[in-house]
Amino acid sequence: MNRRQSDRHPTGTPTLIDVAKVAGVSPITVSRALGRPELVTDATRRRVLAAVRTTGYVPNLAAGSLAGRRSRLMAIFLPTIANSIFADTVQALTDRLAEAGYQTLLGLTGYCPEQEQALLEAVLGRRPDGIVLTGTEHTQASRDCLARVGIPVVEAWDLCERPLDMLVGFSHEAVGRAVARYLLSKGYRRVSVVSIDDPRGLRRCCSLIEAMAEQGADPIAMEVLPAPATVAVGRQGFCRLLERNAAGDVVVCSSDTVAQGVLAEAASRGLSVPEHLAVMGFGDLSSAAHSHPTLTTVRVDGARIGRTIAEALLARIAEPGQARAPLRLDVGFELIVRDST
Amino acid sequence: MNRRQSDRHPTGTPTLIDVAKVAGVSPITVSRALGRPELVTDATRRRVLAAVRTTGYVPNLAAGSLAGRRSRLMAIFLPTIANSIFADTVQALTDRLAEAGYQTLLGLTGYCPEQEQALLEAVLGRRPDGIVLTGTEHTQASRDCLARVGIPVVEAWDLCERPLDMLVGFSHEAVGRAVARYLLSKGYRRVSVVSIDDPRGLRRCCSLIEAMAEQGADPIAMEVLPAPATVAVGRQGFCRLLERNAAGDVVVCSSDTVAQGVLAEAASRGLSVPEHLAVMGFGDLSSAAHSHPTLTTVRVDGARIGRTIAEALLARIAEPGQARAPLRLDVGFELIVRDST
DNA sequence: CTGTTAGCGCATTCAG
DNA sequence: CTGAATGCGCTAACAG
Repeated sequence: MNRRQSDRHPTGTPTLIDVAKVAGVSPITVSRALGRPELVTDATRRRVLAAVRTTGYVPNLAAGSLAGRRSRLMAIFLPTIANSIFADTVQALTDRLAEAGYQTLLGLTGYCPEQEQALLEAVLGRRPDGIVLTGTEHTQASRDCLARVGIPVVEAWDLCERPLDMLVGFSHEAVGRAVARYLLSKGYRRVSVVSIDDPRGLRRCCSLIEAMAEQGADPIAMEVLPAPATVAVGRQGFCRLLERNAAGDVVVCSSDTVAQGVLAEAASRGLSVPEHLAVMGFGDLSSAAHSHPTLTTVRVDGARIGRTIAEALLARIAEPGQARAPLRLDVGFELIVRDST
Repeated sequence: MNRRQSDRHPTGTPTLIDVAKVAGVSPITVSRALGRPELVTDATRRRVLAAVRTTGYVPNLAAGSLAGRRSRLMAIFLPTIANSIFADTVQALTDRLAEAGYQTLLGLTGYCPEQEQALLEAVLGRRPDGIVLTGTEHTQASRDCLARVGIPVVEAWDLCERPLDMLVGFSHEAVGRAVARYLLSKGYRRVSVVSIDDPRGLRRCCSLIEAMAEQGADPIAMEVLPAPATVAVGRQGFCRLLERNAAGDVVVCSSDTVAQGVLAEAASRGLSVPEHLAVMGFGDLSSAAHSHPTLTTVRVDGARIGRTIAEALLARIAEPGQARAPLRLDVGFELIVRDST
């Protein structure tokens, strides 16, 4: 007895077949009316849509993934969502993908390549049509995995020589150097750093330190605290710098959220910014510190990164040509100076 | 010619059958060795695992969803991820779910029930095993949809009389009243509010205003700005209050991030907190303002909410009994007083 | 403990 | 423009 579930449980989740019966057409016509309306008469499409409504049919995307070749699923891996500087990127990205009929599988990697790898192996079972990774630091197993499956991959928020596939970001070394150049031009020579333990943040800092050293500035005191970036991290890092008597003329922070903490602590100690002490941040538009009158910061256009990633992925998926056009986009950054000097 | 893809494309993605051939067992044994190891001999399991390794097999979860009854997918809907007060909740939730073999489908609703509904209809096609919604405000269509599919639903970060299914949150009205009680006890009578346009934030504020009015306090000035909550919102809202000369003795903010903006603006204008002006916030542990020495705030244990949700979902899925045990948990909140008075 | 059989719900061939 | 056949890769049910 080859009885379908829909026969057995008339009250169960309706399938294409149920809709087809109600509409008086074949199942495939229903499929087409829904997925490629241009291949179907207006009249039949309307009948199908009516049947969909009366049955309460919701297409089973797992079946669709299996039969077709697309899952309409996009995986996005972030280090964390806490006070994330990726907020604008993710919002823009998911908005565009949702618009294109894609759903978003979220993975939180905790700044840890091994965790990323574990997540990746799990998520690839879902056969996503593309994947967005934060950063360019991955285990060899992850690289092999991604090379094997051959889906479009975007590495975001960083730049590197040999990307896995596509790359949309900016140079964290360039950020560090730009900050150094700015600080030197302003006459700051005693610089300190508060950073979370995040590879990109640390690279910005190292690059800053290196550039300052080259110009003969004083050695830079650095406080590194565990992720995620919170205001508390900024406060605590700044306190430690003060205890060491090492805060200098300017505190450079790994993110705007951390900078907020430094500003708060400074205010509570009666240190005025930027007169007694300057503070620098880093982040995107919706990030904590923008529009702060006394905080100079490096702004990244996160939303643009998100939109760019979405378009790159969708374009790659649309074209049948498997040739990986090596998109490698440096979106750059912008120094936003906000002090009275 | 019933040739399987794995026959046609020896280089294509390996399937269960490929693994079975290599291991010298039947496909179902591979399936069991991977999914329910306890049903299989140690020896055969090892052979299967070795074969998995050599083939590079990754189970196709779409096929699994279709054949089995579980998708191992959980949908999580948030208003936004920008400066989210849900960060701790999401982190704890996804951590626990990942541990249990679940993957997370992310939906961003933008505080909009209609957008939530559209997302819901799309996501239900993926047949998630459960779904987590933020808040209790949903369209009737969403409610009907969820009632029909019958999967476990958790509404988070709020309380209401008739939840869809399970509920883990706290009363925003109670928060408003607690803040009112505290402010009155401290002798504040001239209160102002800066809030984003978020249903729960507004309910906290309304409840505060009502409670203050009952006690004969002055009318409360309110500035409501569009979501998402940013530091800029706090600055701008506070500026407007000052322009109206309506900031009073204490500014109550819809979130810690907003409070940060108020604090920053106050500092830049030389207003000392809490002497000239007190500021109140709201948020979870990792939120912007905690550990601020001069900010009194309402703390919510977001991580606990996340863990509770995860356990509730997993328990409901584990038990075959479809009876919806109406979990309705008030996790409460905590007033953290940080001022010198 | 292992294998056999029979679909899960849909989309891609091909025909008409 | 519509329909019929077929199988995507896997697991549930039953046998052995």
